Amino acid sequence: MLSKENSLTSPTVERCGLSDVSALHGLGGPLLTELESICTKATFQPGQIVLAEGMAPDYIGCVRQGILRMQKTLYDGRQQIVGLLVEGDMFGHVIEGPASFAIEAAGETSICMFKRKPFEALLNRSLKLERLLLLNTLNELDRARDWMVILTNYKTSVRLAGFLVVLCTRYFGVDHIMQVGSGRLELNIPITRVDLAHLLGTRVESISRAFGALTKKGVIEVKTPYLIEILDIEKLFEMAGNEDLESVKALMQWCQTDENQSLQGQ
Amino acid sequence: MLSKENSLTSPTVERCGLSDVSALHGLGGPLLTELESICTKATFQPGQIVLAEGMAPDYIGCVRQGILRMQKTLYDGRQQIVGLLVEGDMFGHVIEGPASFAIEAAGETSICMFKRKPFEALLNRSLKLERLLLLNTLNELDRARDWMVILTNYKTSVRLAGFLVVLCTRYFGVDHIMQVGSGRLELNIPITRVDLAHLLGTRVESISRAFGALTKKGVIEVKTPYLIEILDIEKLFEMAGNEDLESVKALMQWCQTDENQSLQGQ
DNA sequence: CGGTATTTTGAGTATCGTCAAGGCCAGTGG
DNA sequence: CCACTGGCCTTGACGATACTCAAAATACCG
Repeated sequence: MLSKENSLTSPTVERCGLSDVSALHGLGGPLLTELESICTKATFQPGQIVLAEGMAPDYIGCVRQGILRMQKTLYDGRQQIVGLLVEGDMFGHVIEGPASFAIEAAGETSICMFKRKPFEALLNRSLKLERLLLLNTLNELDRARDWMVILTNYKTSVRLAGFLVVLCTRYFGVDHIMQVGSGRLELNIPITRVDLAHLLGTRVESISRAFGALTKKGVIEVKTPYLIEILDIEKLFEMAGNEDLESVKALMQWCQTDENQSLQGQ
Repeated sequence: MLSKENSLTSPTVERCGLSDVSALHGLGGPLLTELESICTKATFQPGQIVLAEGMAPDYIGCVRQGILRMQKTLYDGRQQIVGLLVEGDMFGHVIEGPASFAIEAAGETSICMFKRKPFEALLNRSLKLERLLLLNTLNELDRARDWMVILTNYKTSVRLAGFLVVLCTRYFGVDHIMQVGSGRLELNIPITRVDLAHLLGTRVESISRAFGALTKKGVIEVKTPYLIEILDIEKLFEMAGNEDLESVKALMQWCQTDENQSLQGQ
């Protein structure tokens, strides 16, 4: 039962390069160099705790690869995930104060860690860095509120549809989550059913039935628990209450383009 | 049915002073003066739209009095409230871009409006102002995630308890929401049952039954739809899954103190 | 006092939570 | 190679809770 044990065993640590972190684009070379000088890379195994709840971390983190979950453990032991962190996301209170949520690895992940003190010093000197953080935070706030709208749906299948739409749009291009081939549109579900239940505020069984419901409606096909094919993306977006048809069309067009390229390759 | 009509009729406009806005404390006199020079005050009636969804506002707002709701209208006409704005809260994308959510007055409210252009100019010149905004935003992000945890409860009565706890803690001291007298602890519910349903992701009927459930458990007593008395605040916090007993104790102590003062006044 | 909006209550249906059982898959050891 | 084991996912049955529609009760306001 405790195979996915929450251990604090020391992760692997090494040096890291930051030039390919999208969140830090626009900072300019010198600043990046300075950031690199206070940065170390670490990797975590599934279930390892990256940052415990209530601890004031001595570093700011930035996800390089893999997926982390930001979660809170309730008084009765239930866990609630308030968000997933993917490639490029930053975490750890940028300014100060204890963390309200724990950060755990949902799979094998690697992150960059900036030592707090020098990071804050840098922040006090660089307008660009501070502005970057502000924009980042505002963006996260917006996404958090969008996620609230998804969470407040009565039917689990609708919440699941919302999650899948988020995978298609926000997590587009991250970690091979989305794959397109010969007219097919496939999604890699990056977390277990249990995590999905904690994320959508329900139970594993309901998640399972929700996948079943979407399948019955012809929206998706569950190939393996972690690989589904989207059969009708328009209906999926519609179910999720997402009227932003532009993103659907852009997505479909992108698929088409890719498909064409695949065909050309034949 | 449309008495609470969403109208865009022009609100009352006048000059405003900022010295008593808690969110702006620590800015220093000169900065405050500059802010005041680009600031106008406006008042809105219940139901009036302060900022429409998808519009890029030409001002940044700051609530002075009353309550606003931040909401999204779904494709099927359902409305979802993602947060309430009270005294001191700021809104309107600080940097740029269209608003993802509409802002509407939930009651009679007055706000400060800063013209965007000069505000951004000021932001570019003042480290303090930018830092203030960053801290503010980080704080809001934390609150948004706490709210998510409340929203993902199965039972409506638990979500309602969570909301009442938020009223007791976060909105403590705002707009006479909380009143203490002769050992009694009374809460003014600042929004209608419909808004409460939209906020908690459920229907009006369920909200009504949730109040009934809390009453049956002896946690509260509904005096009028907008005024309830808290009979057992400890149980209320426990129901909401809030193990932060310190805040409860502080709250109760505060009540006690106030009660003593009341008794002394006799 | 009357009229309207809001809130509450009731009855029937749908969905979810819970508990239990079964199936699938990978890893292990014989 | 096969059986066994443990973890994860799925399915089924039943009680609990929420949604829907309808109607009654209450509060609000002129």
